[in-house]
Amino acid sequence: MAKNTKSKQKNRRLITAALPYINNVPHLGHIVGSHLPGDIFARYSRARGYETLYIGGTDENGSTSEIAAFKLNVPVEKFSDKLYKEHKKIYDWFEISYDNFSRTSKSIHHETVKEFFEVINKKGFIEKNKMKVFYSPTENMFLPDRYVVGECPKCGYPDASGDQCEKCTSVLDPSQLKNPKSTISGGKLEIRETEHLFLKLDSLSPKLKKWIQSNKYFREQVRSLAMGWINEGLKPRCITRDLKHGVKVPLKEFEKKVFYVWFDAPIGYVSSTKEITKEWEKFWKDEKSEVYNFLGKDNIPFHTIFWPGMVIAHGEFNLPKNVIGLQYLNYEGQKFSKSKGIGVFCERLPELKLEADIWRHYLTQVIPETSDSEFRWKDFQERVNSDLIGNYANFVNRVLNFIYTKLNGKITKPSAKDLQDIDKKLLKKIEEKRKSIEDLMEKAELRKAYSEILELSSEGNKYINDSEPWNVIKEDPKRANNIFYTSSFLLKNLAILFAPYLPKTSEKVWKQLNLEGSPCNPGAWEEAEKDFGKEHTINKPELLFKKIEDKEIEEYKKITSRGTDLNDLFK
RNA sequence: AGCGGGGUAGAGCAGCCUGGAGUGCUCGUCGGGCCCAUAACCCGGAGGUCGUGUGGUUCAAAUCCCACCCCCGCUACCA
Repeated sequence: MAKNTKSKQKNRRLITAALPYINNVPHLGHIVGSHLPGDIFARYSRARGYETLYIGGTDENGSTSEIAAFKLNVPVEKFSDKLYKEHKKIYDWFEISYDNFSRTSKSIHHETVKEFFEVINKKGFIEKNKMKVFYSPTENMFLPDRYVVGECPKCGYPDASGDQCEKCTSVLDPSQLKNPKSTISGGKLEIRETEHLFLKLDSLSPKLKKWIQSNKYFREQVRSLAMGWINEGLKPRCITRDLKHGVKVPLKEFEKKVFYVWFDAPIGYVSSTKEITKEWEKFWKDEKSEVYNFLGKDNIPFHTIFWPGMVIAHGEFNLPKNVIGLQYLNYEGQKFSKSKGIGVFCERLPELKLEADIWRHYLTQVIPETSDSEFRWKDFQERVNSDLIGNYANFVNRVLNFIYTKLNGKITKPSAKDLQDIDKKLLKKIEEKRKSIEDLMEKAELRKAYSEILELSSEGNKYINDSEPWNVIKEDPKRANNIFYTSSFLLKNLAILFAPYLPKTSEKVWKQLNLEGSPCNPGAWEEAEKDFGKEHTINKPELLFKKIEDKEIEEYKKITSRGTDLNDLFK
């Protein structure tokens, strides 16, 4: 008990999921690679009594959305509005519990970025420098290197990209390309020299290094990737772009430029916090607040080097306590690809009539925590039918059903002397498991924690098998009651432990158990230690899930492999 | 080519960081139990020289180090 109060007053948590670009509709890889793990951790944190905010939003600035809109021939604003809605709809469907899901196109964000910039500029961490950039007269805009191809100066290959020729593999500088052209329009490009602003990452390097090395929460991959950057030597990083769309740079000679999207996007975490609470500074600047970032592996350098560098330069914000870099999810041995129809595209999921919790259950088990993982339909079906239904849902049902039909829906608290060894052993197991699950959760080891919970559920099935209440009840109804009082206690614990992963299911179990409140409420974790009192009546049990049949899988596969064509969205 | 990940029972994985008898999970398979539960649940068996080196370190290696082989991903709008 003392432990709980301690953790309660200890900290508050600000949890973020990387802001998705909105140049496309998200697929399962996006869900499993940041939003879902962030959500589980956020839900857990709330349940443990931490004052928690889970923050997200769409990243709408930069060339990506500008070019996507250009290709569709719609105004950027219209494009962004539509895609924001598509994103939001999907995250809501998955029960992602964002406290705020904002947009970097909002004015509050633009203001926040400018303020942030002004502070680090005043502190001397910004410098000016000239840069050569491709300009496309056809599109009337400057183009990032990745939209540029040209003739390789070494082998003459006509479609060499700016950094490397894929034919002869020689490493190139974009300015070496002959006849550079735009990959969007095919139009010819010019090189123009313009002045840009740079963040002096080099001077921040010692502090970054110290922070990375001293952070004991980072997973090995995150640390080694970050240290790789440090060891290579950090260079000043350009933070401005010649684009129309984005946050305008608040300096006289730079009025026509915007901030590079990677400068403004992480500040989106701050502006999104600001948008929902006046007390936002408490979450960002108070030493009792912890920041956790969930993101895909491509984002690791930005969250371990670039953004922390900005934070150090600014001087007032907390550095992340943990940066949880997730690897990628593949699909049946292949890469997700919308154009090839390979993958599961989220906007189709509501059509399948499978609850979000079914997906959350499976996706949790394939969160790419340590290495790339695999979505397989057969695996999906198997994990749902055996773990979720055969193990957990079956335990729920056999307990509640027995109480409802054989004990008149009532359980009575056994006196301590009536507890047998087998009961005590189970109670002890619950206690132990809860502790080890807490430890894993604190380290954001979500997969491991989940399999511990499933194991505890399996213990429940074992307990019932071993104590044979269906026989016992004939001779000793009181003993049968005791068995089910204990089983129900486990059930209640399971509902709480599962709640961050399977929120709707836990609520259903809670209701069937006829308990007050919700296992998803802040602080719900503490309920786990309370029993049902002297006497308790449960509600009529109902089945939680239906097993997935082979032929359903075939159908689902077909439906979900069709991603939305952006052209159709704007017809 | 560079960078990253991986090679553990018929399949898919965990274990490796922090060395301690091949331990575990899901499925399949064989046998048994049970009949409260969604043909669910429980118990037991068979099945592995932990990619290769008759390499190194160690009392002890799946785990640490070295060399080699093989797979996959990224480097190209898409976490």
